Amino acid sequence: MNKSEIKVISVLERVGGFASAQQLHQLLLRGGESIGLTSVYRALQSLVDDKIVDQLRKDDGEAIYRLCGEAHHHHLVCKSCGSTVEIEGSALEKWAKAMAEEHGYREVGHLAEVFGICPKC
Amino acid sequence: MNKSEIKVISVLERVGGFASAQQLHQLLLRGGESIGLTSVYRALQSLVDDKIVDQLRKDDGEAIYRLCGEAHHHHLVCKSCGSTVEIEGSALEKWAKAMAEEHGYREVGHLAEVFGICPKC
DNA sequence: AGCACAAATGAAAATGATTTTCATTTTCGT
DNA sequence: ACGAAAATGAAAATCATTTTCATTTGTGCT
Ligand SMILES: [Zn+2]
Ligand SMILES: [Zn+2]
Ligand SMILES: [Zn+2]
Ligand SMILES: [Zn+2]
Repeated sequence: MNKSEIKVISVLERVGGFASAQQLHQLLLRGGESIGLTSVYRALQSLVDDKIVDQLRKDDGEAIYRLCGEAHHHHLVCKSCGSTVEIEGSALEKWAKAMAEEHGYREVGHLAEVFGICPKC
Repeated sequence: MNKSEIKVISVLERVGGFASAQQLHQLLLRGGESIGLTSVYRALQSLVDDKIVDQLRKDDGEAIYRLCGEAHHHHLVCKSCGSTVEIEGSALEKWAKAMAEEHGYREVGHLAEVFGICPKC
């Protein structure tokens, strides 16, 4: 655990969710830290290898990261105004796990989001 | 539906699964077709917009594509090799509907994807 | 402290997929 | 056939990420 990794973990804690390498780098600089983008990438890769950080891809292919410990949850998003509600996902978790086991997949994760028009809109 | 899109659809039919833009381009050239890489990308983007083709991302961020059946379904995707299985989603459908109703949302849709490491990898 | 060697750092260059530009070609309606 | 609009693709641009490599920092030993 070197200095860069500690800095990256601390900014991930502050963020409390997903962020890209470039966002994290900017946040660190703005927070007064001195760190190169290369080191941010290296630290993130190492933390992912050590399973301290989760990595996944946005639709545009950019990688986003979050601390593994962050509470896992899902959103109900309004297609019109963008307001979001955190929703309970135990049924979904069971489904994802069952589907993965049924096909022999390991190291399982999932993404799920529900869209609609909220009552206000 | 222009010539490029037709060529891309036909090669996707031949492939019968996921392939990257570059792979599809190579396959088309080897098959004797004359088409530029730019047109392959353009055709794929257009087909994705029209929901004729599914696009997703491998772990390394590269986009892979395949023809999409009309029926609504979900995927179990291997994070490592990109192989996918179509999975049964009735439990998920119920969950999404219940969550939306609980919060008074209308015109509900959802996105869900399960990922892991397949038995082969 | 002084020295040697390994690890860490980051600027700059390289990589590679994807997108954009733009000049040329093809298609289509009149 | 003529002109406008769409399609095409080569080359350049973009952009996240990785690699290189020279420099700095940390660590153990004398
Ligand atoms: Zn709304
Ligand atoms: Zn979940
Ligand atoms: Zn696999
Ligand atoms: Zn569904």
